[in-house]
Amino acid sequence: MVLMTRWLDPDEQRTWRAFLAASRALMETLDRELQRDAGMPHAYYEILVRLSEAPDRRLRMSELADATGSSRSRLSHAVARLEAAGWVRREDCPTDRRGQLALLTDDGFATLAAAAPGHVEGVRRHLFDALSPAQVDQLRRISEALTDHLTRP
Amino acid sequence: MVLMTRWLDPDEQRTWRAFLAASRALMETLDRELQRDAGMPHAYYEILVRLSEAPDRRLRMSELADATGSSRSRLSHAVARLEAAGWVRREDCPTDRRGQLALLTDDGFATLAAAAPGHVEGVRRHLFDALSPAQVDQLRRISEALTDHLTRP
DNA sequence: CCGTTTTTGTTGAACGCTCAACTACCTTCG
DNA sequence: CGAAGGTAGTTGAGCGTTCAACAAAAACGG
Repeated sequence: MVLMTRWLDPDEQRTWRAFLAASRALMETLDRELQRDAGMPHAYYEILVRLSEAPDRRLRMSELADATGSSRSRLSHAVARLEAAGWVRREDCPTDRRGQLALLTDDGFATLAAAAPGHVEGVRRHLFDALSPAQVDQLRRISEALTDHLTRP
Repeated sequence: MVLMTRWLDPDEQRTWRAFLAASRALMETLDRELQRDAGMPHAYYEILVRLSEAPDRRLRMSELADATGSSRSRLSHAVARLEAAGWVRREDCPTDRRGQLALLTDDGFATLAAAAPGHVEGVRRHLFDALSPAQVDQLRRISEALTDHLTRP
């Protein structure tokens, strides 16, 4: 059986390309700023943020992977680098002998605290300053609908 | 002089994280599908699309870089790989001896034509099917505002 | 229980991207 | 004209990600 492709009409085409360009440009800008000002990519910054919010600043690798939306492999490599930088340490999990805990060191916390204001300012300048309050609300609903739809069909 | 950080309020925090998660998940899903079905990452697919739309299926490297929102270096590496795959060829630019034209080969066009239906279907399923028509419109406006703001201050 | 399956996390290779350095050519202007 | 500066594109090194393969431990199921 042949399924006809449901092609994009001009409006959809325009929306898709605009979204592509905008999200790519935004992420690249923030990534570059973070790399320049804090010496780490945005993905690593996010790992530090999640650890800083966790009880005792530590999380199971798998929980950290879920929280940051990253694969286990990716997280493993990333934590290895963060560990080499002295920002994160690994510990054995006491309840599951397969498990590893990643924990944020004081150095890591200090680095994060130093990087946060600049990064937050970047997010505000490049994202929120461009949108009306109504658009911010719309963007939240759209994003939540997308995530919902992507993780639940 | 000390500038106070304009921190994100809880609503903004939620919006930012939702946007991050959604756009990352969407791009990773489409990237994986394209890699699986067509053997190329989304960035390469986009290059082929832009070339296919250009007059004579050829574009200057710099125009192609602008059209795909990529750095010159990135495009150079990418075209090198696409050339090795036989999907793109390079030609000297007749009017500027520094210039190079990238042109889509018949093989490249055929590969693109084979990949397009599946990819478009993915975009529809993962993006448009999750949103109401009003939200599609909102997303377009938001994206255009973002791009505008990012490229013009 | 004990074999099977699942879960957890790591590893190495291949790949794509970034960044800085570089060549070659074009443009501008004294 | 000719020097200075700008533009086009490439290159190689280093980094981060993916993918598949793997080891170890837990959970399951007869």
